[in-house]
Amino acid sequence: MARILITSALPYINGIKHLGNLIGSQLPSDAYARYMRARGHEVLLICATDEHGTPAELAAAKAGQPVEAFCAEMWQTQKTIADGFRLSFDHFGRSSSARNHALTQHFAGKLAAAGLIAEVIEKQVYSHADGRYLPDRYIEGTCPNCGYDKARGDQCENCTKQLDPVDLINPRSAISGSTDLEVRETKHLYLRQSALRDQLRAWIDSKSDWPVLTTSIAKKWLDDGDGLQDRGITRDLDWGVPVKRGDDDWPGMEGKVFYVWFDAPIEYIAATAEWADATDQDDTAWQRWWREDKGASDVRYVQFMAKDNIPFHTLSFPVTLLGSGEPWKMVDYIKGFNWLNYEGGKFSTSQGRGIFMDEALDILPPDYWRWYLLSNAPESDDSNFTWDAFQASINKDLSDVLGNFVSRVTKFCRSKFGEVVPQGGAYGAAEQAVIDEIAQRLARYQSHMDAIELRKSAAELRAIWVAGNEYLQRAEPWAAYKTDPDRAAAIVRFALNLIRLYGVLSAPFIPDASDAMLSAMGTKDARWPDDIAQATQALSPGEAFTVPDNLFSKLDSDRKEALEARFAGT
RNA sequence: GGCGGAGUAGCUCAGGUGGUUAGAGCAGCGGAAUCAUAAUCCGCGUGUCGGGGGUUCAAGUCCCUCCUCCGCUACCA
Repeated sequence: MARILITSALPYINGIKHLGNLIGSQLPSDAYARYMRARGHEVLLICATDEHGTPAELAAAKAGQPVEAFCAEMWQTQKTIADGFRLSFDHFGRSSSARNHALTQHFAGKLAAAGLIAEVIEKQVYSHADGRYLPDRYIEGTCPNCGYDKARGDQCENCTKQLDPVDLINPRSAISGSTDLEVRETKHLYLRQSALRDQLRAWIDSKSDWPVLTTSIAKKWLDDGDGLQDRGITRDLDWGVPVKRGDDDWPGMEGKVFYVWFDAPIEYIAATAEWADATDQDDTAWQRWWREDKGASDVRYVQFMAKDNIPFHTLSFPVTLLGSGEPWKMVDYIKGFNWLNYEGGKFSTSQGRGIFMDEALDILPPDYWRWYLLSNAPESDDSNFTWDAFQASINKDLSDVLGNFVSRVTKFCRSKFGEVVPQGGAYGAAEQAVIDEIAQRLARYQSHMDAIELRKSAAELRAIWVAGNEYLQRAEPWAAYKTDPDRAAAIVRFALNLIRLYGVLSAPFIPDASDAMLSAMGTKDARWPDDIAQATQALSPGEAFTVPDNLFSKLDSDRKEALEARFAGT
């Protein structure tokens, strides 16, 4: 048994996430965690909301709420939705927690003591009307290069030239439109990432099993231009972790907070501490997952994230951990995802384009979304959500192949033998052939899941379902029943056992349907099979089962078209 | 501009270190079966492997070049 620590990238707090965010980290992390738990490993799956930063404050202002209340409410909303998708987080924390405040300040203190933090006085744009400093992207003006009048302070979208806010002609606040801006000097802390460049490179070079997507992004940042740049880790904001070194105040940094990207990954650790608190355990419970000097040296740590998060997880966060000088557990494997597009374009909150997580659950139960998204996960490239593909996938794979298999077997049995596992007859060559095939496919399913290859895993799982229908078609219990009822009994008994087996194997992808299959078969035996022949005898003759309601209903074309129109956006 | 990813059957995608007639699912066509959610099963695939050039006995697979799409580019997170 291994110990596996899994973290999902933290969903940002400013609103309800769309399906692209879901498949980018949370959902795959759950499928992987469910699989590893089923294989008997000790798993800890951690996620949390990422609550700090300017967009959170703006979202709260827009909602007319104090930022603290807004975040508390949105955390609850996201938590409820995560539960709705059956995301099996051991803890869903908050980056604004007391644990994260303390831990973030602890890291800052250690980094300062190690000489890895520099105080820098820099110029920032302050907006009087908004009462806040403006990040570069929140300043708009006319591009000095091409004359585009909606250029942002960091870059002109029209000519793609990199800009500095002070370059803009007629700069204004993107929030209020105010031109009452002032350049002020303000002091900030910089994390001296450059000092750890060689150490980081050695660490990344040691990760020979990482996908190129991950290592190439990391190396690019290490080597591009002048190499890895130091990074500001504080901001002039109200909402965040106050700047302190450990428990001590930081003279000159009063009223400032740590930058969201400094404290957010630390929340992976803090959320584990929150988990220990919530489950009445002491500090040793979380430290054994995170401190190599306190039991974490045998932990395998896997992170899930979309590709835009990779630099922070391969560089900034490792600098925080390495620079502390303390033996923190570092990530062993990063699973990165590309983007999910919607009908050929981007999901857009502002244009109401695409499907958000709460809306999805109003339309169909979680298994439908889980299956489609996981079996079409954007692993090798950006992928595309289309209603046509969604409809085809869930109707064919879930209703016709799996759902109908369960239906035909249980209903046939009920009509011929009653709602008990029939006795009589014996398994023969036909059954052995299915056992052999499933054993082979299961080995492939497992190796794909071990490698976190979700699309390939889903394809193999589906093939295991198909094997059941192929078997029935060959064995023809309806014909056998007329001439040799014992033979028909053995076939049905075997098929009922396949339903139980499917319940076990399908759980990482479609947990609700898996529960329904197991419960219909009247069993709680969800042990992962290490011997398929044995697994097809788990249900004994004479045991009662029930005919479940259809596992999945179909999405008909009228409804599909209505949904298509509803989410097309403006 | 720089860096990275992608371009393979109508659609979605597989195709370690180059090697039998390029594969799967969906869709389509034909058939079988009738237990089942008209659900299943069997059979049927010549597609310039983005274009061009090169290396090689042999390239989707290596090299060069061009085209198209996408992402990142460090103060959005």
